[in-house]
Amino acid sequence: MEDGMTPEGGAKPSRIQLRNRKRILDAALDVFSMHGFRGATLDQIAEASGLSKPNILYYFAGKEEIHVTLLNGLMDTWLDPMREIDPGGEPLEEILRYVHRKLEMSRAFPRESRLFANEILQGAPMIGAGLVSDLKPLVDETAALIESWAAAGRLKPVDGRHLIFSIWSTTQHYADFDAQLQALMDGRDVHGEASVFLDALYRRTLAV
Amino acid sequence: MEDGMTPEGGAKPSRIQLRNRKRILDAALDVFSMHGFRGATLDQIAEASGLSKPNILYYFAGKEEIHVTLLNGLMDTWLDPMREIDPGGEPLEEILRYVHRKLEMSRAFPRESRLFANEILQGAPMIGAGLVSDLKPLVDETAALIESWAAAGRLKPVDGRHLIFSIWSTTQHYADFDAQLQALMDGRDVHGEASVFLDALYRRTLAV
DNA sequence: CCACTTTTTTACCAAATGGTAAAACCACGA
DNA sequence: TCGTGGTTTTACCATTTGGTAAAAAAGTGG
Repeated sequence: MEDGMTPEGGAKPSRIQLRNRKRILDAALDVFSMHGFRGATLDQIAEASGLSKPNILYYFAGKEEIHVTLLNGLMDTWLDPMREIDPGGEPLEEILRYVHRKLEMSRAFPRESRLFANEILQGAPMIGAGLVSDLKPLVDETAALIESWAAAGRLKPVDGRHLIFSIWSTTQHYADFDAQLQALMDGRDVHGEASVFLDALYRRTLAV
Repeated sequence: MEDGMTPEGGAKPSRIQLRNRKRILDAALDVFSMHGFRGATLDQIAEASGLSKPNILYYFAGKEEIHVTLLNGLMDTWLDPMREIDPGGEPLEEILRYVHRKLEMSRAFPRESRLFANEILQGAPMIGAGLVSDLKPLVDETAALIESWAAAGRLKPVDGRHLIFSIWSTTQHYADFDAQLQALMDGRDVHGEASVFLDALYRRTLAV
């Protein structure tokens, strides 16, 4: 009931709404991932999306809502590779598969990686709660799994949480610090080399 | 010659100038490292430094000059640990010492780490040139040293550049993504654990 | 074709922000 | 103590930015 003016409310979004919200979110991902939340402007998002600024504010209540919508929509995708670690699988295989999937995501979705990096760098003002509610249980569980593998002698002893952090940092580094890599690696196949390097790094660290 | 009004020019800065420039740079480090360049405002820097905004602009030509001054002043300090790798030392020792010094820097100077992280994330618009001129030669040289060690059989075979990247990312992660760690590690001694973990990670990866 | 709803545009604001001009203030050597 | 040059404040701008009101322009079902 109520809600007859804005697309905010609950029911069935029209085709136009679906299309335009998608356009806006994609443009916003471009802009936010390049300039950070405070550095991004609605005018840039408007320009990039091909819609006018007031028209954008017809679909989203404000700049912050666009950002939060992006963050929430991506959180799940971002955590998927970790969820797919199979407790019944071969430990080393499972972890290496996770590493390679994370590296591949940083290659295929650098904007998403930078969006998160920016948000965390600023102290996670908008998804701080989500980190605790969504991320923490998954990390706790995965770390426990890894350490149970180690305890069973199927991996070298290792701190599960710090292993996870190191995988995040080494893989996302290739997306987040791309500007640095571009300056240092003239024309090399950065991701190809990274794949080989990280495979060896974690194999040597974990293989019994 | 010339220069009789502003503290810009060349000669001997007065005690007041020295003190106030230091105040401004310290306040700016706080603000820039928290909000990024575009998210930081001169008013915030003014408030944090205890000086008025026009007073700040008496010492620095503009917001960007403050940022660039910070970045340039820190670049050297930031690279020092890598410079101190001793080609005549024991390879594994040298690299582990480098790892621990980087980790210690991320613990002692998180603001500096975030300042750089922000700048690189935005595409290094202000120090892009410095990366190529200062950083690249050092990285090239160090990577070559590491690989010569490996070729001599004193380390396991490894890609020098990617090893360096992994050291940067794993150590700086603890400063740059502190908000995430706070959400995930309730009350743990994060840096102490990290030191143990990283020692094992690189020891297993490199020890022959 | 008409009435009614959704979408888009036009024309604006108020606040924030980087920056400036010029007067007032202060330190300190002659 | 007086002048002089470095320092700080006061009073402003012009632009940018997030956001709004309301009219115009599509759609859309009957």
